[in-house]
Amino acid sequence: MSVDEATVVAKAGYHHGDLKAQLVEAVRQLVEEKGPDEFSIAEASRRAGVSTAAPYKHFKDRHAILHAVVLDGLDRLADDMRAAIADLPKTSLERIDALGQAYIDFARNGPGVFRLTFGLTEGHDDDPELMECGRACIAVLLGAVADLLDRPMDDPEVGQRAYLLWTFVHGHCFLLMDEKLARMELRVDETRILSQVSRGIFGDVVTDRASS
Amino acid sequence: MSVDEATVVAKAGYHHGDLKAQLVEAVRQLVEEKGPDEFSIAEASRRAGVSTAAPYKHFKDRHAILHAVVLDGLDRLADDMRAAIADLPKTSLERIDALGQAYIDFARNGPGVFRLTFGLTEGHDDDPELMECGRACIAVLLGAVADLLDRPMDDPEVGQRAYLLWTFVHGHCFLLMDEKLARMELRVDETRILSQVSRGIFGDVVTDRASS
DNA sequence: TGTACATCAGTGAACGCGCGTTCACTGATGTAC
DNA sequence: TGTACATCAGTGAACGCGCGTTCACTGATGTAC
Repeated sequence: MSVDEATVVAKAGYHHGDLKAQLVEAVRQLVEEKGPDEFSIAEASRRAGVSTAAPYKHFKDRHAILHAVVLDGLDRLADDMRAAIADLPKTSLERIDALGQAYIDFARNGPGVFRLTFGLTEGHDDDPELMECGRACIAVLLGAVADLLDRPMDDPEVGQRAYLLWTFVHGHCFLLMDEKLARMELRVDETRILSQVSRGIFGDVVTDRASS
Repeated sequence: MSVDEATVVAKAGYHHGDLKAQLVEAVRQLVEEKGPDEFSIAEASRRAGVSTAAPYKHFKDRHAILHAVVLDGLDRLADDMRAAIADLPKTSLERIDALGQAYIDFARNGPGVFRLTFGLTEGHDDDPELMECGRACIAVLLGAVADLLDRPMDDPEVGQRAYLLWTFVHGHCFLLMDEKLARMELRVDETRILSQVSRGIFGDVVTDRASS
């Protein structure tokens, strides 16, 4: 191990290491394991291996730490969505499907954070930082729809159709998490229904290549 | 005031009155005012004008009282949905729109309870009583779709289309409560978009009478 | 109708608990000379 | 390179708080005879 390497580690690991990020991760885990309303700073501290006072060096209070978790989630969501459509042709319906699927997968893989972000009391979302992150996600959606329709992002038609798509995947995510589908004793194929929906919303502007 | 009247009042108001119902109502109000995760039995007791121990004569614990609030909500939702479609012809798209609108209105008028019912941790919904109430709501939806398609309620086609409709209104409700529409700076007409959706889902089986 | 008893809804005081937050502190790291 | 000082991340003990829940109780209502 070279001296430089040690220095880098030391710099990255000042005192504890990157406690701030580690706390966010601990809270994220707790939210997933116990639900969005069952976490506590005390437990997150324990999990990160520090005293219960340590978090207050990095976060103003309880809300600030939840805030950071949501922010982190929205960031990952936007990344996932961007990655999902990056390699697909701008005028294909598959691109819309991939976008929706990324959203659904995000909710499925982290239902706790998804609920924390969208299912909680409205109290905390006046925050400018959160608004900006939310807008970034919406921008990916609007961008993809604008590409498909070949219209500007602020065109009302783009907004309307984007909203329809969002509404569907969003509702599906919540029903999915509640296992409402299973309880309806319904076998619905997610991929199939998603492409059905995208065809319903955008079918008039895109010639479908799939024959079946 | 006649003796009989006094007796009736006395009978209706045994000791406190119908404390059980009053507690449920107090919790409902608190959930609406402060959010689903901010209520406490202590505060509900105060609001109902009884000691903090009184609720335990009627409910096993904290969860039981929340449970009762959700149950009450689902009951009202099913009633609202049934009332909305009662007077409309069984084969009209308007009937589907009315059903969706009832669901949306329910969420708008009681976002706290709506979130409590659908947006919370999955912990409490294995309960048979809740399952039954949920099924009753679903039955109204499936019934209406079955009527429209003139197929049996357990037909997969009925389930699929019902699920599409549910998914849309459900997602719309959550985005509505988060005021996501306002933040997208989108002016979407709810009635119009709902009828657009219902036409999208059922347009192939119903001849639309509206010309515009 | 009147009396004796059973029931049970609501009381009020108390408990233990875990939480969020504060505080003076320690000691490792970074920096100026 | 070495020393003196400033910074600041993390400590650990303590606090006040409101909560959920329990308990022995009271007193109003219902019921049997």
